Amino acid sequence: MTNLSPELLAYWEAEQNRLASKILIPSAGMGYLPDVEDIILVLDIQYQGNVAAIGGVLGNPQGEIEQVFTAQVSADVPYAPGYFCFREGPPLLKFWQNLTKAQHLQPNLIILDGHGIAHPRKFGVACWLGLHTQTPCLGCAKESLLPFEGELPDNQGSSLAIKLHNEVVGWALRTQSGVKPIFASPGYALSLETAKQLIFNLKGEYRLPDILRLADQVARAQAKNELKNDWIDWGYIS
DNA sequence: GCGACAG
DNA sequence: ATCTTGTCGC
Repeated sequence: MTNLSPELLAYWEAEQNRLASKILIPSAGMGYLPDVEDIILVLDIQYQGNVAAIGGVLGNPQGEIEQVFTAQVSADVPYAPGYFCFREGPPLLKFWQNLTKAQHLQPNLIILDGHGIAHPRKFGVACWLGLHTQTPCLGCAKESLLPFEGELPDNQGSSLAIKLHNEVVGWALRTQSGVKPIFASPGYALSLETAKQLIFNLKGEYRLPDILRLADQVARAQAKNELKNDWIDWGYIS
């Protein structure tokens, strides 16, 4: 990976701190609460050089799949741990704009690969996208960025709080017995409790809920030009 | 000083 | 995330 200048990292850090102050995470029972009628959008990206191959899956709050979209967007910004939002945010926002404007769709909640406030400066990519779309957004990652203490029981449905400066900012969640946990945190307009409940309510038999796995598969297929017929492909969008 | 570090 | 072969197991 290209070494990023200390000046850029300092700027990004200041940006995250500035934007983080605009994020208000609601308390339990407040903010976004799932309704059976709601539309959930799950997003994932695979990279092929400087092109982002995006999979977007629409479903309901139980994680049942309804429709699949995919596209390619240019990705100019390099990745740096802790600054993921500046790389992955803009391509996702482009995808969102296409979905909402061109397709006239308005999902009630976004779920994406990465963190929300479970981040050193409480500003993961789920915060970035939630702010820019003004839509409730939940981050769900396969690795934690913050260290956490305590033991997560092996049984399905157990959870362990992830804390930053003694404040709960996310969860390690055991989605299946005997498999590694996944890590969920709210990014925008939903509570920690709702974030946890949403993930546990998503249908699936594997470590990752089905709808998240599908978003991953679609992005992968887009990157390799192996799309399925019932997926709606926008091709390259700018 | 060195390594680790969401995707 | 990506570069990559075979291999073990259901």
